[in-house]
Amino acid sequence: MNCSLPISTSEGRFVAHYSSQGLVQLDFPGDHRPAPARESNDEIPAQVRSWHDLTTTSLKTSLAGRPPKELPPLDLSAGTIFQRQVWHALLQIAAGKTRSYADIASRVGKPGAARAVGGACGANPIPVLVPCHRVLAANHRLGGFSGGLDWKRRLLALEGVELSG
DNA sequence: AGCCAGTCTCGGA
DNA sequence: TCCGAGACTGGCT
Repeated sequence: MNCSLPISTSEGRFVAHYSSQGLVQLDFPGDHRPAPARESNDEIPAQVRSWHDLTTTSLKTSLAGRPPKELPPLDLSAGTIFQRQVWHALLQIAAGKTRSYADIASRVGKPGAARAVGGACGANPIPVLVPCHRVLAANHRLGGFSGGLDWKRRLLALEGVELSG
């Protein structure tokens, strides 16, 4: 089962993808990634619609710089064990706070694997809700961002994070 | 085997 | 104090 539904926000139109397990992927506006073939559009399962409500609310709340109160179930089964550990660790970062890649690495029990954490962040299918943008390099520099550094800056600004001091 | 969204160290402004 | 190059890192494809 595969459903893709749009979300219009102040930052543009995101696209959410769902499996039978929950939210699988969230696309940035302008990103036309390989959208999974969608089901017959006129028949969206009630469960997916309720998930989508949560996703929409969470996304808009996040974009307003506030912590979402309830996330939809996330289907992270596509990732490796390590990646899922990293993503879970990202979810623990409070809004408006930041961690370094090394912090996350030790949080998942692998200090020194900072570089691998970067890789896992890049593979994160659900940006914004899984706050990969809150991870900075050790010297509080920006580091990278697969969705574009511009997005990372903007997302951090929305949360009131000050960069490099 | 080769890629990185990192981090540390050291040398030169 | 502030970069830039180089060496080393760990997990992914």
